[in-house]
Amino acid sequence: MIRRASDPVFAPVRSQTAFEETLERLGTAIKLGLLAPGARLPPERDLCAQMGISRSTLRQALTALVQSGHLRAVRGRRGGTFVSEDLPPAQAPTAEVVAGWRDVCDSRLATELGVAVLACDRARSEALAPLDELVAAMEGLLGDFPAYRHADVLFHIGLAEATGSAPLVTAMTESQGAMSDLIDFIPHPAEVLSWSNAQHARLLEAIRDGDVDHATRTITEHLRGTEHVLAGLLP
Amino acid sequence: MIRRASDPVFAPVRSQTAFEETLERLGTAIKLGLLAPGARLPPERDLCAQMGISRSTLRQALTALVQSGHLRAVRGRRGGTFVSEDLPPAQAPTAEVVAGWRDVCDSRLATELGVAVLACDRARSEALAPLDELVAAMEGLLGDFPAYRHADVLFHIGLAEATGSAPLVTAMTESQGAMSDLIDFIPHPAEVLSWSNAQHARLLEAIRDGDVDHATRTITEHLRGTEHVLAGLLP
DNA sequence: GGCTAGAGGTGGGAAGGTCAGACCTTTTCG
DNA sequence: CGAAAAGGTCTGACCTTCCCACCTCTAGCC
Repeated sequence: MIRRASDPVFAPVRSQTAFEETLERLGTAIKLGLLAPGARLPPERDLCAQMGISRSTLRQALTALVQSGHLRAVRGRRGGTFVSEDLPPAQAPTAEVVAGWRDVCDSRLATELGVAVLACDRARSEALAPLDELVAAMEGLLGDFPAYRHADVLFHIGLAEATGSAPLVTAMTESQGAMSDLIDFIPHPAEVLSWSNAQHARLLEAIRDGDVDHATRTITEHLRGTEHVLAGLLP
Repeated sequence: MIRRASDPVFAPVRSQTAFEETLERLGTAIKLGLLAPGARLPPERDLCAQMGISRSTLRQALTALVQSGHLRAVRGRRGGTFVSEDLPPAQAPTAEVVAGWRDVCDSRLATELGVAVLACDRARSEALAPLDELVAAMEGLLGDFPAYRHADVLFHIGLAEATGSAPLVTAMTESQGAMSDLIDFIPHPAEVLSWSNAQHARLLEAIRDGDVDHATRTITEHLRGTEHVLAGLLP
């Protein structure tokens, strides 16, 4: 037992640098649509203070994103750094991302379960109202996967925000980013999306009723669906 | 919505250095008893390769732990680095740890829920047998909180291992480390521990039956107990 | 037209973290 | 005694991060 328990203790240490973490955070925020196309980022001098890094480090990340076409930098007064209006096409998932898809799903399951349970006794109905609207809007997007997926991301992150737990919001954002790398490349027929969205509605209902069992069952099924699709299409 | 969603995107970036992460990992492993007193660590040259860092970086961490009294270094053939037989007393939690206790509990809830649900359909009974023994052993430790707590940590991490998900084992280890900073300093009467251990047994039973609802309810109650104690004692 | 404010753009140097490797010291075993 | 195995020490190179001073561009105002 002790022997096996020290395995993870001695596992490889790989700390992201500040540059890598910044690039990752901004990049996924753009890809997930958390930063809408055309949106203007805060001035570099403000942003680096906000993120607690030096301006040069921030600029390394911004420059990389400008070169990859995700951002557009405009000089002069009324200038700024803007999210590109037409984003570059998503890249196919790397081999290592594909290899770790089960781990990604497991971590996501934990986050979603935690959010669902906490939402049951913390979420205020004011916070849930916008999520109802999202679900309704998604009904009209069943034929447009990118738009549906964008709303889907906002739904899951919005739910995490409704719990009031900052670490869970962060975890959810990371999960959604990791999932997008996988699922943006697999087919999603309208019927599947429709069924998936019905689960969103059921989940909200369960949360409103404070019905923890129903909420956990619903979210588990919801994720199981994605998992089965991935299991079928990835080796 | 977009406005609020970018809050976490621009949150402070704080990348741990390799040294800090190594120190943290080894330190908590020792404090949690994952590395038993008297245990010998692998030789530095092997360990640094295993952890993917240079020997100098590893030695920074080891030196710090030797100076704090957690490790003991012995030179010469048949030498090595050993976990101290009598560890230094635990430090009282810092103000920032106390301030973030609710976040710690929320993250832990997510991890424990994920583990419980995954264990229900993945855990093999061979993997659960040692956990039964732990629960039985803990019945005899109700009057000795440090010993009970050690077994408790092994139980929760062991359950995570039974899911076969490496990220959940890591998350669970981190959670337990963070929790120990909080709960090692509050009173735990034998009755509370007894009730807590009964929940361990019920949880194992639910997992064996593949009863997800029962498992999630049990683990939620189990954590709720700790949370209420903390809520009562911390500001 | 020219000036100014506010935005991004550039370069250099200081400080510190990380690494690879060679080498030293201590201890034990054959 | 000498080889082996462990921790202990040192050095030089490289990368990251940070801070600072200064430059360039553009909209809007006089």
